[in-house]
Amino acid sequence: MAKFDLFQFVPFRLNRLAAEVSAALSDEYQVRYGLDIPEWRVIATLGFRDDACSAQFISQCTRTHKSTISRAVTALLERELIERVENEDDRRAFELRLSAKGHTLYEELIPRLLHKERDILSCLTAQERKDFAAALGKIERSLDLVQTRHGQKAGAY
Amino acid sequence: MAKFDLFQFVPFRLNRLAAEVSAALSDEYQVRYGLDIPEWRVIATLGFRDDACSAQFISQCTRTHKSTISRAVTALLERELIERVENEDDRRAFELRLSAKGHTLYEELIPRLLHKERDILSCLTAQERKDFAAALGKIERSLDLVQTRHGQKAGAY
DNA sequence: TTAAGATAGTCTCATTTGCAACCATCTAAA
DNA sequence: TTTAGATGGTTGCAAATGAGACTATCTTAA
Repeated sequence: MAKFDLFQFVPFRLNRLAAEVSAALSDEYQVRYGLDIPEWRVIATLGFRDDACSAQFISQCTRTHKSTISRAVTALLERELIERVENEDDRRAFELRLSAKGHTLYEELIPRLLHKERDILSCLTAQERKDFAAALGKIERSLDLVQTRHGQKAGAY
Repeated sequence: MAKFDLFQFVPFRLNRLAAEVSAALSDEYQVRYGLDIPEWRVIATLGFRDDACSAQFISQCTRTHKSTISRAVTALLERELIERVENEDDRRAFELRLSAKGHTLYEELIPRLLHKERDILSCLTAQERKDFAAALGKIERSLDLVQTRHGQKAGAY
């Protein structure tokens, strides 16, 4: 049998790297703004999209369990960082969007996070960064992790 | 402000990808062998190293909390997949190694996992895979995630 | 020696998380 | 219509996890 090297094993490396990178970022949103990871994901998704979206949508595109998103939404509503309005078309669902307060937080937080990301990737050349991102994209697509250009993941919502 | 795109944000993508890849692999070690992630990490580390090692060592190089490793070790001892002997030189620590049974499991499991890994990376060309692994390595080193060639992370153990 | 501090490992506790049951609502087909 | 099944969201519960206290042991230096 080919000798197995855990430290060359990509799934393991991805896990370890993701954990480490998350820890580096959490200084920004956790310590400074008191957001946990699910809460940050809700903020990030809402801030990214101009129009409102449902909890279900956030759950799907961040690959976070719906109960986790539900709890994050509750917490953010209490802190008045997001707003929730009934959906006319479907009264099971709610439309979520950032409040003014939430938008301010978002605008403050984003540059900090982008800066951290740049830091982390600064060990790569511009070309390497590009190739790395492209490789991530290929793997994501092959695992069906991404939406199509119509903003919908095939068959998912 | 430059528009922020969560789906282009590398930390987020790493998290999502790592979760998805882990889920794909867990079919192998979880469903088939009843191992959870920490248990698999212990097995993998012990199988990878020819000589015995301590729980502390496993904890450090897999970046898993020592209490989590401790629980995994207990469970694996109960299932007799690993063995634990006192360390002559340091009676706080134990030497851990795979049992014969554990080694059999390891030998069975590894090819399956390598196959899954190949599947996941099969969307990349050979060159892209090489570059991707190299980029991971660079980031890991810049985050101080890797051991030196002497098997020790600088200053860590 | 002895004492102070570091380290290996275990255990308890609080937090986080996923699962699954549940309710309300929607959709589709009879 | 009515009914069966799907879907959005919430909640209770149990499992997993990390933090940190704790014991035992080791190391270093006075």
